[in-house]
Amino acid sequence: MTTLLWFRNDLRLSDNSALTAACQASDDVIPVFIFDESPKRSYGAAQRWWLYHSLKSLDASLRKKRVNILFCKGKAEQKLQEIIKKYKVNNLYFNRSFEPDLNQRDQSITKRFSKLGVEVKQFSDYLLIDPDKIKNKSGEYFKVYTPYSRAIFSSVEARKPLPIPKISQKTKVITEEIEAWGLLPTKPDWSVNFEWQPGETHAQNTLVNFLESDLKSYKDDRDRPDFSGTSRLSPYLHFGEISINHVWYAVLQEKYRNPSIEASAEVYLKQLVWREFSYYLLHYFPLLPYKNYRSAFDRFSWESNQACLAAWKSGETGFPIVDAGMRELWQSGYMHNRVRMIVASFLTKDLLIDWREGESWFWDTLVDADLANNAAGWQWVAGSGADAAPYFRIFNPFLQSKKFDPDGVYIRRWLPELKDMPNKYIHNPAESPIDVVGYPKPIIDHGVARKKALALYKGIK
DNA sequence: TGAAATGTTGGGGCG
DNA sequence: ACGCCCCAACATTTC
Repeated sequence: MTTLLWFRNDLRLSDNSALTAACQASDDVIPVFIFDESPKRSYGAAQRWWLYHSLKSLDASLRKKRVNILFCKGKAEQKLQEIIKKYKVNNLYFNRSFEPDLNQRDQSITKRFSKLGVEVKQFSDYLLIDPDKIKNKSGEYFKVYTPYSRAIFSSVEARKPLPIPKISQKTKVITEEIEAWGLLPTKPDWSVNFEWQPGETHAQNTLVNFLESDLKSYKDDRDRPDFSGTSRLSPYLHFGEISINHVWYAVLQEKYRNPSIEASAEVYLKQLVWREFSYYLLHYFPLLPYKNYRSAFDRFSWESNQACLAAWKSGETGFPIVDAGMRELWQSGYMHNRVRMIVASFLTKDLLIDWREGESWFWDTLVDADLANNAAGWQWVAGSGADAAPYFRIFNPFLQSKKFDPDGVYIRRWLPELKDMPNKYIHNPAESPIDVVGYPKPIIDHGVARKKALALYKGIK
């Protein structure tokens, strides 16, 4: 009895439903990972970097258990067909994807191989609760976050994470080398300053560190990019190096153990529910990454200013908080959440550039780029999303900067050319009497841009 | 998970 | 003592 365990965005051994079931069903488990670039939304560049290291880590953990993972590159349907035939596979087990295109593909795969006599089993542990299980009182799906989150909080039942199962493999598998997949950047190697450590072990360490130190002040510190107040679990959750159930369960345990952190724990769990809500919306509106959720926004005519878009991408807008964020993104593959909102507001409401431009840049540069979260986040800021920020909520980059990076610590970390700028001018060096060398003047006047945006947004109401 | 514009209040300076 | 004005400080409304 040979069982194929198809790894996807669940690159972990613990608390993995499909893996656990596969190991119970069979004493000959072949783990497989298929690098498939054919779906419409394939991996962004930063994700590929992460994927490489994550697969290396998974491979090493399995080897310690005398199990070889089968790596192959190609179209999933075709590769599975080859593998099933070659290794005389009886069962195919995997965890569901909630990306609509992948889910559709998976359903057709299930049908196809079931017909051929393979037992195909799908499991669900990428979300707390499957989107089709949560509806409001009138049987519709929720379109507003707060009532949705109440429904989640009252129905989620986190369970103790499943242990790493005993896994055994009899079949000798011959794998491809993932070095040949070209996952890592070469010239230029923009990943040189990445400080991330992909892999299941680091995912768990990150969680434990967060629970021990930053969770208690999360409520107050999470919006401060100059602090290390966030969990930094997003890429691990995206690739499934840790399960959402594991994180939820661990935070609850910590809350029971130490009731004084309750308020912060609730605020953090609500953030996890935003992730859940993003997938929920994507489930009911599969075009979320491509199409305005609120169709009134289809009438909005975005500006296509290539010079401004380029300045935004490279962090040369002359607005320090925006530029610091964009350079953090480029240099580290990540950006603090508060700053994501600021740079997104700046792109869509100051520069009047289509949110899809921002979405696509984030997709390519974020190690935690995630179809649902990225799309929902951008539409939220742009105002086109479900339960989105209203069009008139326009961030003032200088005020946001003063409020959330009061001493300019975050700005100076990413903009070394401003390291000697006094605090008084760090948020807006253009006001400084000192001539700044190597830092651009603001590419637009925020006050003017704001008025223009308000007028335009009003027009589509 | 805003910010700006506008309105209101109340203390203090001053004639 | 009183009215008047100024203007923070805070509150409300508007975009």
